[in-house]
Amino acid sequence: MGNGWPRYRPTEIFRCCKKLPRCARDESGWHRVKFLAPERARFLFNPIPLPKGEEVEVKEAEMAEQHERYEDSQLYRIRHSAAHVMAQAVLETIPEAKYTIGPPIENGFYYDFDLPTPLTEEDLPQIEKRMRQIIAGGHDFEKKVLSAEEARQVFKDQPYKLELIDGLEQGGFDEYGNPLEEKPEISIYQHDAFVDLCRGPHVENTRQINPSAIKLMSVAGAYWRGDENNKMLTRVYGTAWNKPDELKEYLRMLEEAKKRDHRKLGKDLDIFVFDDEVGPGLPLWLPNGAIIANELEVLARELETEAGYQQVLTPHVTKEDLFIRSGHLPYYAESMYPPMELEGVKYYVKPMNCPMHHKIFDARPHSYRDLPIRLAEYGTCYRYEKSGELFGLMRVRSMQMNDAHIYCSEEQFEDEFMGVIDLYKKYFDLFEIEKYVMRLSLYGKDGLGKKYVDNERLWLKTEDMVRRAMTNGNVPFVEAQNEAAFYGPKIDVQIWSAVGREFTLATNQVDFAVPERFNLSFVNKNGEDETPLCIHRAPLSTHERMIGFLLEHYAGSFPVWLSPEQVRVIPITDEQNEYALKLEAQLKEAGIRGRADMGSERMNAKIRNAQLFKVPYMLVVGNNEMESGTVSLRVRDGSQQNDLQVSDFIVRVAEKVKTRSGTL
RNA sequence: GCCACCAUAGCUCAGCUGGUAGAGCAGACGAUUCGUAAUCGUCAGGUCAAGGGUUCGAAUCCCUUUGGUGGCUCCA
Repeated sequence: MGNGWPRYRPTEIFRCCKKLPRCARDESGWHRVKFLAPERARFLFNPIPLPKGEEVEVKEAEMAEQHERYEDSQLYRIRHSAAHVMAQAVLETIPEAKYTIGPPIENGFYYDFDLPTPLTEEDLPQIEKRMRQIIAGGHDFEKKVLSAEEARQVFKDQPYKLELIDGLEQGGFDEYGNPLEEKPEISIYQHDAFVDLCRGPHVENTRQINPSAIKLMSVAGAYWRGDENNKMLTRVYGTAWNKPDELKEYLRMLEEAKKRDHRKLGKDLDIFVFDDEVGPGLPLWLPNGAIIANELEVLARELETEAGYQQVLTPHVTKEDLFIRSGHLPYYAESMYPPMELEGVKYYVKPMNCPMHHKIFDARPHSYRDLPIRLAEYGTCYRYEKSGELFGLMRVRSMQMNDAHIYCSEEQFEDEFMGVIDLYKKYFDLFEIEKYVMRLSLYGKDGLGKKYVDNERLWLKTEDMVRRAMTNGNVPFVEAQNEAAFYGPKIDVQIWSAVGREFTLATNQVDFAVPERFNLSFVNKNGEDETPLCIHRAPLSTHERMIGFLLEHYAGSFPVWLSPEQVRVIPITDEQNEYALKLEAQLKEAGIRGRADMGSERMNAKIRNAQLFKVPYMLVVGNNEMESGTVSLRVRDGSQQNDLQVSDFIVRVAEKVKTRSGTL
């Protein structure tokens, strides 16, 4: 403790961390914590930062308690019960429907159906109306514990329920097909004419659901048991709250989130566009976006040079043989663009930079004295993401990575690995990212030889090295089974944008496999050849995802150093045009991005435009300023400062830029 | 990739049950010269995503394709 990492209460992690492994996920979409060893059960999550000096060690039991608390809440029961009521309404509408599962989730609930005919969102108001009638009926929820045989009788026409009963009876599996530790009892809940296989809990009577605090949100497809090899079911999402006001507030928040959506802001602020003729998932960076990307790159180069990295450059296209050797083709082929053939040789566009970096490492012999060698490249990679997975800038097919590979000996591993984690922290401090979770992604036994390099001994060894490094460094993390890279375990950083959107940003991966496949070696102290370890890392992720995140994080109001336009000069009448142009030139001279607004609108309109464009500083100049050689500064936050010397203003901006300050 | 939905001017959207396109903002031009979030006027802008079909007639109905949205799966 006391190592510089912030300490936080772990109150809401379960509610937000969808990305934890499914085996840890319970019915509510929350996550059990029992898979965490107590000494590792420390989260970096935190709606509420603790007062200075106070330190908290979160115990497994404590977190389980947090978890229980929600499950026992009345709201949880309301949502769970609303799901049943909805299922009843849907089954009345479509009697042939087969029903599957319908748990409460964050903000609401859903129910999955296997329907003979598609359901659309136009059907929702009708179902909602029927739900309100059922609620008004004042039906009691009654629980009954049954034997497996009795349950099969009740659900004899419901194949999905029968499958669930089988799982429960064997005591092996829950409704998601995940292993259970104890053999659960089999119970049903009934209200009105609707009976469901369910462990509860529910409200006592349908009247306890406020009919004005529920709303059906959307229809979506979802695979049975979350497995894409299974049938696609129809999922109806709903939201439910204690009171109508809470529902209203929730809907308002969704509206707010839309305004912060990076796709909208990217359009409004001229950051990037997608063009159908260019292709899906292939963003075009407009000049404003390119400025942000360049600033990030300058930042990364600075920190990386300081940390002893060397820059390298590699081609976009490479012969097939290289990717066969690297293992990308055996393990990663479906994420790669198909090959192009030239003079009888196949070439691939690179999905990652590592094979080329390995070749650079191998281009010269190395002594242990050279290590660690840290090769960095801001290289553009291409991955063939499935069409339905593309999402704005967050998930694209062409991406510029903040990539580097560190080659080191086993003894150096811990220092190097933790050096990368320290780099994360620098970035998070700089961007004021407070809410994140480090996730140690481990291999899965079933994937050996398919998804993962087939060497279990090395997996276990490497995973342990990472675990030890994180524990020694006192960095909180959670573990996720079956989510590693094909060549080794990794630490991914889970973050949440201001919109509440969750995704993986930084990554730090250990590679115990590929250096060997490339015959990489260095001469150790004993004069023997030794294979180095390789750490793949991308603290800033990709330009695309990082900028997408930052757009939402800052709601488009970037700190000065990242703002595409830092200053706008606004002459009040065109009498001051010349003065405004002179100011523009002075700003340019000082390396500040700014321009004078020479349009014919009135000053008020110009201010409004600059404000909507989220320019941090406006310099309003009229006759007074022109005569005294000063400016009137209007800051993006609405504050104002008159009679400011131009030189003072320039010093202020330069200082903000130099320190990459988050304040204006 | 899968399920559902959507696609009208640069942007945001209107166009009822089929009769062959409309507004605001942005843009251009002109007028206005104004003290901290929208000055006025004029003009120009669209093979209604693409292709096929039904029809005397399609932005509107049907099919296919492309792109997007909400999810599922996957992921930096």
